[in-house]
Amino acid sequence: MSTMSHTTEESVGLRERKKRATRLSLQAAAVELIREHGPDSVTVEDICAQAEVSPRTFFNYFTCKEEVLAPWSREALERIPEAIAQRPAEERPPTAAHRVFDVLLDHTMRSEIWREQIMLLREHPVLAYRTMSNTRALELCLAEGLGRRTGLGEEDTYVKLVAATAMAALRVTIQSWQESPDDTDPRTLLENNFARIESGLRSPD
Amino acid sequence: MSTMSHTTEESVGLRERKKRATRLSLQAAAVELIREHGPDSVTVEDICAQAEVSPRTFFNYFTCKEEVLAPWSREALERIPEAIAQRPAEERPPTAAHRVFDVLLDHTMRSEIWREQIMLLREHPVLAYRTMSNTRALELCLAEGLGRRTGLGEEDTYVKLVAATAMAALRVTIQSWQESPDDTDPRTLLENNFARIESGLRSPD
DNA sequence: TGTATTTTTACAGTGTCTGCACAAAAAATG
DNA sequence: CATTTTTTGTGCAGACACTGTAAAAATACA
Repeated sequence: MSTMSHTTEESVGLRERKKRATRLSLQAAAVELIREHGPDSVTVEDICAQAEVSPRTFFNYFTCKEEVLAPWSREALERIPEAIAQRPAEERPPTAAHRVFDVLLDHTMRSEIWREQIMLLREHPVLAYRTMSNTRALELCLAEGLGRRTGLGEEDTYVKLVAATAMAALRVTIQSWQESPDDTDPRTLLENNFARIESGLRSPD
Repeated sequence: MSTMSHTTEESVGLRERKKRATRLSLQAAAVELIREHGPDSVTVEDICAQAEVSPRTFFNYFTCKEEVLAPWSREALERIPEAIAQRPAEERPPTAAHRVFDVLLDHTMRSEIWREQIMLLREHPVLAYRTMSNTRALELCLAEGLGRRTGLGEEDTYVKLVAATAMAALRVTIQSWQESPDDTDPRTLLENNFARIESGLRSPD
């Protein structure tokens, strides 16, 4: 907040900065309150009181209550298609998806609030169902990139299958990562899961 | 309705029959009204008026409005784990899942209302997010069966990965089936997708 | 400083969903 | 058949999620 010399874009105005602050403040308030009191007894009004904005403002930022916990930011999603398309030409589609997930994890993992969001979604599955549009958006970005990459287009069945399977791998990876010791590198787990998929899901011996 | 000599269980009481009728009636009313007027302008009250039950009764059958469109019945789900476990011992886990999905599709496809539910969920993605717990339940049943089958348990990462990947295949299959000519057999599409997965998602040439 | 644009807020209203008490229906019992 | 017990349906009151609208506040810009 106080230091500003290392922001990604120096030319970001006050309005944009305040909007980001408000969004982050609502996310932080939601995480804190839900962690403490559970998802059912926390209302939008409570979250807004903690974040010091009006309840109506909440719905200017999020389409529903649970979206405040959506784990993938809009900025991260927007970079996915191009990142997939730009992977080296010799990589097969699942590998390209794998590498982009590596970067995505490496980037989002740094965010303190991301860990807490992910943890809450795991502890309270009912919250996860409402953030599914965010997960689905990631899958669509993936399909878009793979469609461009292969020249098959994002409507191709093979493309959609790879995207859906990659999401399955990511989901299972994050889940086992949460059940692992604190120093586990999720990229190792992701590596294992993609290796299993690329070997046709043969039984582990 | 009128013939009753070929019901699965002759000993089903009046209470159970009425419950099934009420559930079906609510599902049919919801499908009809939403198809006609769109999901946003149909209220639970409308659905109940059409089905001739009180609004309060609706929520005795479904936990939320959209659950009335959940495509997998409780009965079908309950049979999954045992069906997986009973597949021939030489089948590898993905194949076992594939075969059980074949049976599941063959069975549920006969239901007229199932096609309509699936179509509505595809046309209005916002409805799909609320029925996700039903989809998730299918994945958990799958994992339970695979866990018993392999002796690894349903918490094993390989088991969870196979279950999640199989769900990806099923989802993509149903989607392409809906975009195919009317006489397309979904089991052929499912066959293709599982073949791709078992070959490690190699690019189609 | 004044004006245009964007964001926040208050307010009123609709619809989802829940708990509860009670009525109605079905099943079990003698 | 009359009875008790259990299950299911309903009416009601209320909390909360979410939306449209219009005014107020903050920001951008000249």
